Amino acid sequence: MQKLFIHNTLSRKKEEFKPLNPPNVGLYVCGPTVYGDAHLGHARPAITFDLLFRYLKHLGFKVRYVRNITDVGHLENDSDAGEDKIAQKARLQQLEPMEVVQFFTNQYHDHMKSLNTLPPSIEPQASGHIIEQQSMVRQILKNDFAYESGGSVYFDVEKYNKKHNYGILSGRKTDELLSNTRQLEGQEEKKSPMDFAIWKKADERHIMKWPSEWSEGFPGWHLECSVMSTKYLGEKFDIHGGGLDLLFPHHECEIAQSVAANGEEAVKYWMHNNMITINGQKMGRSLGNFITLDELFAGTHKLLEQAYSPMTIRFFMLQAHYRSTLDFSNHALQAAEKGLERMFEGAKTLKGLSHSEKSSFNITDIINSVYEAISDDLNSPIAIAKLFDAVRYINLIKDGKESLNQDDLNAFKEFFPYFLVEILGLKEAESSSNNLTAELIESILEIRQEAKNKKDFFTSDLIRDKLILAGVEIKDGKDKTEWKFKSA
RNA sequence: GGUCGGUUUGCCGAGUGGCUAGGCGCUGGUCUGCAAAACCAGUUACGGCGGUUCGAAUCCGCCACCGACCUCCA
Repeated sequence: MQKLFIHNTLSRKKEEFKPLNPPNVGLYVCGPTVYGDAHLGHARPAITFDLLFRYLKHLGFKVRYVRNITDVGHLENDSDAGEDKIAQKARLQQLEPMEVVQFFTNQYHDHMKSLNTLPPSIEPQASGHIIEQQSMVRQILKNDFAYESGGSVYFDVEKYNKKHNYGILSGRKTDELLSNTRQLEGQEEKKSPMDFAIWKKADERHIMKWPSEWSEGFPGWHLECSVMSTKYLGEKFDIHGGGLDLLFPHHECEIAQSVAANGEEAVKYWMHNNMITINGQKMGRSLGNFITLDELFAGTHKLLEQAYSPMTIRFFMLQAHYRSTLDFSNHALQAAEKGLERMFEGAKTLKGLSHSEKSSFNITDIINSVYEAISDDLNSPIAIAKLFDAVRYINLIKDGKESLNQDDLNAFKEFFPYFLVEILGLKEAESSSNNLTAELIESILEIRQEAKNKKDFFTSDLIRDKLILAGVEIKDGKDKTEWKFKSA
């Protein structure tokens, strides 16, 4: 089996991936907070970890992929005294909180499907795990790493740091954190500004709240991931992924909570995808510079020169390494669109190739280089570059300038679409055409051919112009005329 | 201010000591009634200044600029 190396944020190095309980692999990824439209930034972790999920399965692992839906616990303001984000939005729109949750969850699912990401094995909701979260609060209290104050329960970072290492993931030091912490309102209840809520008392305006021995309230944001990952993957599991912006404080707090409750770190490999930038700046909800996936697919945002298909978006992301920032621009997206088309054309051409007596180049080397790339910390840009090399060979074989024997060609024909579709998750959009449309176009093209045969180029050009206006692209080949719908 | 990361050819984006990344664009060519498309070929860059080395985009030092996190954020 090909060895897989992944970059572990904990060690800041590439490490060989060795599952705790082979052949099973536990993968947890921080999912969306469902209170607003999903934007381009949300697509990145989804695609990054979809690639990981697909590749792990390809390697023969039995993967349980858990991705949560955050539907409670996010706070609107700086301090933990803020209002639950979902509750506030609900009040503004006169909707039930769970109605908002359902709406954006459905929308997220639709988008993820169009990006061709596989659904996770389990998609737990935070609101469905209040009991478990309360139980973890009790456990942390019992182990004396938290304290109750004014109906809320706070994690005692200083006390924790005396026995363990708060900052093990992010590289932060508690004294630095202290000197840099802003003075915020509503912090009086905490012993230290570093402390974070694991249970928060709700004020009377708060809609989403649950009873507990401490107060009517709701669990702290960081708690849900600790609880749900433990519940479905065990106290120790293989991979935890998420956006780089969650590294601190979210993931640091998760580690602290797990250690405080269970005595040991839960995660073996931490993986973080980098940000999408726009004009060199992070795309983020709070910065207001984000482009939603709806806008992208429809081309409606003012920065967009055209619509971009979900597959273009996926390919665009895969052409950059997941740990690098990726800058959005129309130019880059258009380049991705054309490149992807070239890739699909290559796949189509490959299908129709026939073999020769002997091979003029080594296809096994190319295939191996693709797998080597993807095994090296999911280096999809290198893998794609190798696939483009393969496309060049496909076209050269078609032109009779290179050749493959039967075995080699069969291996090529098996490998190429498999890797493209099953591993990279790139598939051509289903054509909107049906048989009737296709037959009609074929008929029209036959008439055009008749005109061409009679050298009636006025008529043949007229037909071509009309078809182009209708969105049908004409490609006159040597023997026959090919056509396709112009990509939207 | 602290911590971490980045600066690659027209654009996007890989690459960690010697050997063409790749895509888009551009230029040339093939095919074609023309066009379009497609295909083939060409397109050698690594922020600045020093250092290490036979040899550096790649290692070290300094400087400049950009960004992320430190507060909700994928």
